[in-house]
Amino acid sequence: MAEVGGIAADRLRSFVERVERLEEEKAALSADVKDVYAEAKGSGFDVKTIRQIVRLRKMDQTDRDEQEALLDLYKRVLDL
Amino acid sequence: MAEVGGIAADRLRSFVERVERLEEEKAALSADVKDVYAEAKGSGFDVKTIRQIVRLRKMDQTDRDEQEALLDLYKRVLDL
Amino acid sequence: MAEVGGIAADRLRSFVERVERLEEEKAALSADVKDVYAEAKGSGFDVKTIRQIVRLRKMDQTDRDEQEALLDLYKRVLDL
Amino acid sequence: MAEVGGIAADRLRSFVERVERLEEEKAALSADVKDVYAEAKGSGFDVKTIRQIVRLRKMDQTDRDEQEALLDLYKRVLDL
DNA sequence: GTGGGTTTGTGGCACC
DNA sequence: GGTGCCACAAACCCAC
Repeated sequence: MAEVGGIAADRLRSFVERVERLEEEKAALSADVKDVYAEAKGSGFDVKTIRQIVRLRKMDQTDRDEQEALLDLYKRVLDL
Repeated sequence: MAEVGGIAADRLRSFVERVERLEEEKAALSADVKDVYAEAKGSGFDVKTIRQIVRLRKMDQTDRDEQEALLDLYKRVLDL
Repeated sequence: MAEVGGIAADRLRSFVERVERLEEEKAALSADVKDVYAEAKGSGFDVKTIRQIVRLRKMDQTDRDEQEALLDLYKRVLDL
Repeated sequence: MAEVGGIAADRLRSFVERVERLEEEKAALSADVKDVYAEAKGSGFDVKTIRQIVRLRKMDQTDRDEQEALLDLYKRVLDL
């Protein structure tokens, strides 16, 4: 990166800005999520509970996958 | 939420699914960010340092200076 | 913290060193864990599988607690 | 691990429990660290900065200098 | 202002 | 030996 004002600098700046752009979009989506929760709250629902529901629904998938992997390992260990 | 099988339940389900959809999009963007860093690394840049840069640019100039001043102070106190 | 060479400096140094001491102990325990896994491996067990077991046994407790909390919340929502 | 109900199973259980015990001790030490930081905060110190100090002291002087030099370079490239 | 939760960053580990 | 992955730990944010 000898050319501070040249090509490498442009590339570096490009990478930084691409990341920043993506992070902004993520932040916008996070704001959207927040809005949905606010709307749910305004409709009389308990936000905390909904968060738990979302977490559980996501976790269930993860657990299922892990369980399956573990089961496969056990099967092989036991020559089943 | 007296009507478990009725209107309220539908609304609740709607909120949950909207959140899940948004979270999926966020996950996709996180993957994109990861890709950008991988590309930067492949171009010879140091990923860890770029992360620091992004973090610094997100900070207010004032905060950045304050953090730095505080760190310098503690360093002097400890002869670091 | 006007007295760089005085009381405040001593306190700061004390805090830093207490943390460092605790972190060292943690590192020692991490090394012990590593040793146990090495011994298990030497006994013919699959380390990765044992890690999964430990994770599952820990996660089960967490899930159980969350499930219970969620159930309580549902009960209240439904006036049961 | 042919003898699921026998010797091998006992050994496996032993390994799992030893790891769990060690992880518990680690968790206790983590709690102690947290307490120290809380006490430091109560004495008027900035916790975040102390964490930085601890991190810096853990680093090799050479690595510390390299990180700093790299960050400075990137900063200059980006006119930060 | 404090605590809990979520998310991000970093380090270790396995695989290639 | 390098790279991708995963789990732990730290930082940030919100709610109370």
